[in-house]
Amino acid sequence: MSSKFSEKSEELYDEACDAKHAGRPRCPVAHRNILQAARDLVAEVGFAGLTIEGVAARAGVGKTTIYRRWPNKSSLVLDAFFEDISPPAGFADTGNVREDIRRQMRKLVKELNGPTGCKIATLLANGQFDKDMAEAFRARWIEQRRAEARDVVKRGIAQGEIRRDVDPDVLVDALYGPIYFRLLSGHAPLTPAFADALTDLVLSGLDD
Amino acid sequence: MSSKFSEKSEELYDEACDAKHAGRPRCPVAHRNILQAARDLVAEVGFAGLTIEGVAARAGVGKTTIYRRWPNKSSLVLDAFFEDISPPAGFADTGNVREDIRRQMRKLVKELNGPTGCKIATLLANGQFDKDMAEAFRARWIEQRRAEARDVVKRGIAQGEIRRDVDPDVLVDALYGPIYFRLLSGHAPLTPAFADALTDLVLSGLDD
DNA sequence: CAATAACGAAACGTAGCGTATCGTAAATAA
DNA sequence: TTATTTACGATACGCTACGTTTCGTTATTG
Repeated sequence: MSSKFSEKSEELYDEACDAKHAGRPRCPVAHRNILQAARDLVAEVGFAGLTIEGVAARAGVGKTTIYRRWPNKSSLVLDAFFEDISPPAGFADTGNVREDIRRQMRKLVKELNGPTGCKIATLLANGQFDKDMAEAFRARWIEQRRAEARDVVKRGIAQGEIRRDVDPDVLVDALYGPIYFRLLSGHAPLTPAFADALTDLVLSGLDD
Repeated sequence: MSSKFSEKSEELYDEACDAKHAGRPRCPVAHRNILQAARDLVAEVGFAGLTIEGVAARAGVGKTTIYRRWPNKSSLVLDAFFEDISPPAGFADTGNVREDIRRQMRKLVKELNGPTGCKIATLLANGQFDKDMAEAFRARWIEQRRAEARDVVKRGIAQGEIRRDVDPDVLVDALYGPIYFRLLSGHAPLTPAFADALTDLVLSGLDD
């Protein structure tokens, strides 16, 4: 574990607050306030506009307190974000895998159209400039969702709804990739109609 | 034309060098040196690590000269990049649209695997923090390529290789989206095998 | 030769980063 | 109780890079 990010924000908190040692313990209220302030400010001014000093001011803590707990801005924002959003997508299980996928795609588009989409785009973009950030984002957002989707695809193959020779990884990318691409490039809107058309297009011809 | 970016870098150059006015003209050598230095430095230290002062030093010009010609870092890097890379993809025309697409997909993957891919990822990411940058990137990279691909798809529809009810925009996104997504997220490598598998998967079931 | 405009060098004000110092507050340990 | 340890907020600091301004110089037009 060489990442400068904690896997979960609690770890970082517990690590310091486990109270095995003497001395004043870290204030849990400050912890919460900092993360909340970070969330608010990312929503208000975006990642680029967010400053540690701003977070400190809004959270009512000293800048020092933040640097005592997080090594830098990226790590703070990441923790703030995932404390809120981490629970993965959640596919339905109607018995019809194609229908499950269709619903999930609509749900994802809807989610990415809101503030979550803004944050995801920001984190993904920031990953280009920060390797640890990229890795943490992959582990905590992308891979969790890909794994879930892959399982659904495998279920589809097992049930005979999807051809056996389809590579689940490629299919999952074919479904999700265009959505994230639109999210990032903004060349066309993320509409439910797009989700449907994309799902139909990708799934057509994959019958067993 | 409200963008702070010139559509083509020559415009910006000519605009000032058209020499209709009195006074010393802008030095074209400096222009070239600046763009070259910017290209070199982006490759060496990345967009985030690039500084205007660094470009000026390497180009052997004053910082002022750069600010006289470009309003900011983004705009300079964008011009530097597109002076080098702008010519769009170039589809083959074998008569078989599916084959044309397949070849194009392999070519794109190969290109994005190299330094161009690094630059594209950087520009796309930076677009999240800079609206003008995002728009310029869409106009000068994405839309040019999308338009070309859309035409090929339409040709495929006209020739009866692709179903008439397929939306060319959606199909183009289905092909390209996953590639750019992998480029940005890095969750899986951009291999020729992926290009082939993706193309097959997306095009299967779209027969007329 | 006068007017104009770009040139490089340098200094400037601003912003935000991440660090260091300090006196104070809250916990444990003797 | 008292000493020790650690976090706290405030403040100051050094640093980097931005984008601007000033200034004396150089090149071009008329």
